[in-house]
Amino acid sequence: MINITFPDGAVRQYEQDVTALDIAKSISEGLARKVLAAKFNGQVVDATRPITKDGTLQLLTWTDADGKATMWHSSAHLMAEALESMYPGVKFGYGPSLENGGFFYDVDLDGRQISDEELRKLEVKMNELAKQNNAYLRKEVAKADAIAYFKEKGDPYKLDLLEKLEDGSITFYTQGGFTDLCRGPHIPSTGFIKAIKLTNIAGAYWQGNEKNKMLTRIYGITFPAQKELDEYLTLIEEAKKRDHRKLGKELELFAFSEKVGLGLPLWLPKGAMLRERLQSFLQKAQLESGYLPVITPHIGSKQLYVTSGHYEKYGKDSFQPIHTPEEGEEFLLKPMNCPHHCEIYKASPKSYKDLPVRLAEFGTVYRYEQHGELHGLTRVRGFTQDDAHLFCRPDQVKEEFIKVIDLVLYVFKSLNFTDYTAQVSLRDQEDRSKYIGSDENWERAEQAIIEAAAEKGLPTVVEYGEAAFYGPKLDFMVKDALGRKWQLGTIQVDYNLPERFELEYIGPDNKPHRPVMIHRAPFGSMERFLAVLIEHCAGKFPLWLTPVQAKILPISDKFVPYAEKVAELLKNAEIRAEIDDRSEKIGKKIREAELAKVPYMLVIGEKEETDAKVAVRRQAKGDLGTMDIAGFINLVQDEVINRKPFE
RNA sequence: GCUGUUGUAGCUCAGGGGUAGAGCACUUCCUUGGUAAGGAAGAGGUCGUGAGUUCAAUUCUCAUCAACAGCUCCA
Repeated sequence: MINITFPDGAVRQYEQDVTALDIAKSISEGLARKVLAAKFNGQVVDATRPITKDGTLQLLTWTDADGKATMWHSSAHLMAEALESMYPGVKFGYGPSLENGGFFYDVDLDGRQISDEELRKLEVKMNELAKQNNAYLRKEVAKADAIAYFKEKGDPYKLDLLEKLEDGSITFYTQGGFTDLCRGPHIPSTGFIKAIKLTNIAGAYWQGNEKNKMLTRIYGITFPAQKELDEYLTLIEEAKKRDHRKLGKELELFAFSEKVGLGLPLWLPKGAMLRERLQSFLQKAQLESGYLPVITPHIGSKQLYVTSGHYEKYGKDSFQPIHTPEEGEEFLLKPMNCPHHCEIYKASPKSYKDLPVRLAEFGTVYRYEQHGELHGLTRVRGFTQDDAHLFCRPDQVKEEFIKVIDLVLYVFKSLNFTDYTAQVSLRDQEDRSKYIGSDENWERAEQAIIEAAAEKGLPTVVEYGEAAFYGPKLDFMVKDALGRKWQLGTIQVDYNLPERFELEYIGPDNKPHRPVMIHRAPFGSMERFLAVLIEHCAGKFPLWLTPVQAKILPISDKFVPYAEKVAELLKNAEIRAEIDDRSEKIGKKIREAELAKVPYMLVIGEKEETDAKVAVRRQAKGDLGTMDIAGFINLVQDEVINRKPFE
């Protein structure tokens, strides 16, 4: 008998070689029908794998991320089976599940193109095979036998993969007539897959190396019920509607011009208004938190970046140096603000009593991003960071971290981002040689970050080996209204730049000491953040940010003078309003204001003029009835002061 | 940068070897209308750019640029 501990702490006894599926059955048949895999002692395994020793067991279903991943991985095998039956001789590369949902398989179709129609046929075939409810069977194979199998089959990619595997650790999985080299785990049988959608086809190099052959990558996603597939498809549609590139054009926020150059966004008046409001919001919060605004030029001597080390590392990926006409001195468009800020720190001697020094700048930087990487506002070549650098003593790192976390959370709360996690990136525990800075300082900083995150009650994920060579960091991963994850704010400790720039402060011992530098940006980049914000709120910005808060709509030309009077009163109350004074019918004016997502529409006609009132209409909600102008101003101001979200 | 798809009016898109079309937007006129599109007329395009094939190219071919999807990259 063996002892199995469940997540709730309960311990039960089972026969040796019991499977997770057996255990599920012993609890309830309903549960057994949902178990996709199991986590035994922290490792995800087949639910059908015999358990030989004591341990903790968690049954994984569709509600668990690992359960989903297992099913998608198994779906990739199902697609491979369908592919093999439809295109005999197809060779298989790599077919994993994807973190953001779904799976793909890289296949070599010998130059054959797959049409959309064929993709639909492939789906039909997959459904057929899924209904056969074939079990996924695991088999341990000797390396020589595995090589023989794929030689016989003629699959060079699998042989390639096999080369790197050690004898004794090789397993095959077979379902129906398809056998694949695979570590697993898999779901018990294909019948768990009830709804299938193959989403798109793309090229991908074998092993991600562009010197290798380009394979056909087929993407798909599966679900345990048709309803969930439908919901997924609705979500995709909604994401398309919210695409910031589309909304940016429709709402006249920003534009691109080939003449200006790739990846260089042009902010139109409405977009600029939005961005400036966002910027002044953060500026105000930063002033209150003791930041000192600074301003630095857009270019810097090449020597500055040689000193910082960035020239060596990224020089080739930057815009090439520009030169002074006479002396031929080299300058770079600044790819980051920190070297400039280091020089500001050095402009005057510092005492330990001066620290921390918090230098903040909305600094525009230019980076040469690869052509194929440019994407709307999320990946551009010129962008503005809401940058700040905190220079502090090693013992102040934790306190500063807490303050930054407070600021970031205040920003998120104000913009209605309620779902976030902190990703803490620490050193590789195996190899510490690749990091700069003393062991003691790293230890201290890593501890400080972990403690700060814990004290603030942040949901935290710790990633070892993800730290930059110059220091540990904390990144904020935010989920938007559609549940998509974005990396927004970042806080990074840096031991490298203080060293390179020989930054110092005089300690109580009257000796020079090296300060610690913290880089931080709650938005990251204004461009990217606005892109995320646009998609998060579907272009319906909260009233305090939105470029046009109210549109005044006179019923006919006769009421334009009264409309102007109303506009004047709103302007005095710092409400951003525009008049639609065209000779159009009220229905049309309302329609256009609705489509422009203007939060408030003020309909003005004879009744309103006589009573000195306005008829208020709320976007997407409809008529709110008439109120006097002071009443409307109160309504708006209340919404603005409390930073209410749009709805 | 690599692979694939696309490029026609300000926007969304149709068309197709014989030098172009719709809807919306725009301009003018009529209309002054009470909560999501009033009517009429008009203007607007070297069909991304360059070359080739052809009697003839916006249409076919090649190159190039850009956008999109994916890969690789991201201080």
